Amino acid sequence: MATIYEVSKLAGVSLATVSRVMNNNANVSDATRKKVTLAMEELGYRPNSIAQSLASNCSNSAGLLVSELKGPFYGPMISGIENTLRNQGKHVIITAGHSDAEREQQGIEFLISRNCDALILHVEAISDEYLIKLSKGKTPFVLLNRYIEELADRCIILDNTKGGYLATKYIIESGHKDIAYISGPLWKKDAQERLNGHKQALDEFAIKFDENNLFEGDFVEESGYEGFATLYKNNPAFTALVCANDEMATGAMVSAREHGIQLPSQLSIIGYDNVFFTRHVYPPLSTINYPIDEMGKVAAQWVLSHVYQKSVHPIQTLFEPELVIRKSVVKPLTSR
Amino acid sequence: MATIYEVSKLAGVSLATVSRVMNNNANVSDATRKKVTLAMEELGYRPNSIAQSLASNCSNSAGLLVSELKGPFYGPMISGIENTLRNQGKHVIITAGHSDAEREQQGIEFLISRNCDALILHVEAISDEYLIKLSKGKTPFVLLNRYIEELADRCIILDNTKGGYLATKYIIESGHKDIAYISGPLWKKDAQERLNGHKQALDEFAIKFDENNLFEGDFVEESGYEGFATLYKNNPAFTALVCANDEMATGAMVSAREHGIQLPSQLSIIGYDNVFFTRHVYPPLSTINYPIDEMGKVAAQWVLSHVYQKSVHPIQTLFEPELVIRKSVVKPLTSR
DNA sequence: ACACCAAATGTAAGCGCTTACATTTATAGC
DNA sequence: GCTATAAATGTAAGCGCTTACATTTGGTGT
Repeated sequence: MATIYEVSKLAGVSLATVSRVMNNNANVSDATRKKVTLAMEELGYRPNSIAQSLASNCSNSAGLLVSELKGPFYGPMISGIENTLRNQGKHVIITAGHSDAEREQQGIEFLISRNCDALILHVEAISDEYLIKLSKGKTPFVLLNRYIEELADRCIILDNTKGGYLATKYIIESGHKDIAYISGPLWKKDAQERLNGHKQALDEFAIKFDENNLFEGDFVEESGYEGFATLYKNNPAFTALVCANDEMATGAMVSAREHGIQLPSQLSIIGYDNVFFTRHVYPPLSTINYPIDEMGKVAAQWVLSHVYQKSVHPIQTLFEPELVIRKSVVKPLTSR
Repeated sequence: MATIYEVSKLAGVSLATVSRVMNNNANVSDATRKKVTLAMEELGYRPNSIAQSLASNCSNSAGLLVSELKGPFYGPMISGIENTLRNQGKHVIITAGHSDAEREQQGIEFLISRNCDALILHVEAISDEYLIKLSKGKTPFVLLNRYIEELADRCIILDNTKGGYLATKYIIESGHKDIAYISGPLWKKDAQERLNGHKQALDEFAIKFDENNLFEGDFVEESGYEGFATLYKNNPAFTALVCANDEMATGAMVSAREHGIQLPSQLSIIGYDNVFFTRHVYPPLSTINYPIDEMGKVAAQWVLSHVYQKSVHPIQTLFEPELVIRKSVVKPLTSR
């Protein structure tokens, strides 16, 4: 591999000049610029990005930590981030935290040790304190789907409460009164908020919340499956089920069917996230849209603007959920 | 940030010795090893991985190029790879090629310019010639889901033909004779192979292949949707539909239902890949298992063993598809 | 023709490590 | 105790760039 040194020799200029044309920086005359460019081409020169990083103290890489690399939710987020960053010649180093405090911390340290210029973090388990402390460090970061007051300007979030409210309101307005709920793990703030939104809607329509109608799942399908079974045993009378995410909703759907329940006529179900497969389940699942790809893009732009001084539209940090109506919610039958 | 220099000063040894204990390399006495370790801890020393890379000419990173970062197929693959590599302290730089020759090439060059020690490539559009030429270069790579004879030992593949055969055989043995097929884009080898397997099964049971029963899709749901509609217009009599992947199968399912067809009683459908959501569509989709996570893991191990000299079980390059029976295939009605 | 200044270019000191080689120290055989 | 040998440690030269600073060049105005 040709080095900058060989280029400089071929072009008959100094190292510094070659470097200047590479970073098309300062004042280089057109003549020498051309000479250098030619020499580069002739040698098939590619700058060594490692050496650049060491000398410039900038690795041109952003670290991305997500809970899972698989699953329908993270894919679009990762995709949005990678795309935006790569368009600016930055690369993304990716790793997973698995919703576990220790592994999240390891992931962060791993990324920092990799000299990332910035971090994009989708962390769930790690404490606010840790993140606040981290914010004093030298590696800047944005938070996706997490709000910490002290770090508000770098939190890119969805109004989860509102989404929860919207879902349940829609269910109620469709005529349901006996409504079950499968939540996410309630130590997660977003799960809490979604549930709060649910309760808020219930309140508004003077329906009282019944603990028997609540099952705490953990955002994966299996827990939706179990959740339905448990709820149904407690109270076979509910006519609608709201789930804190789409995966649990689909899990609940298969369980419901195994209980001989007709969907959607005998049971209305609504999910949350608007993950791509919701259109394909049967009946197509009504849900709440979570613009995660868009939010990923914004996170990447935050990095671009705060770390690489690229100018960028003002950054939106609060996103609004939206009701997506498909076919899984209908008017309740008078009786089952 | 503390550097190796400060550690050496505190520990009262030379740079080289510190470096040695870091790479717990050569002969260092226990006493000095302890001194150094202590000094490191006291300073909270973290080696600068960029400097290490420059000096050692090894970036400890693998580049991963996949067609898409989102979608149900790639997630598990990425996850398997990242996991395996990260456990050995290697990181993965990820980018997408979007099944486009030019973008795939750009991706590869991008990754190489990032000094990846090795590449894991899931490329579809780029030519065999390019890859063969690339193999002469200094960055080693493995190929996922692609077979090139000259590069056979670094191709990790599924027996796609066999999978295609298995799917159709199962359909036939379930009693179907009029069978439609939605293929992937036929310029892709795996799409071809799956179709060949289909034809092979047809042959074996002396059913003649009818061009009217073939629709060329492109592996995404929309094309499954269109595919069904087109096929149905040509020949409303087929009783089974085999699809070259699960996404098209689900697309076809929604279209079928929109045509008023009862599933599975009036139409049996089988997919391919065994993507996670196949269990949740209705009826649960029978399909062919593609152990993509496992294959990703193997690709990562290839890198570990060929590039980082980690010993590893012998590497399996040919994987076998398996029939997964769920509920979307039943005996045909005598008539629709 | 001269001084003056900006633009263009060159010089060389790092960036924080690894590693070949040189040197010192310990171990053992006699 | 002395040498031969191995083990432990140190020295210093890079790795391929960037960049502060120094130097040269070429225009201007007078």
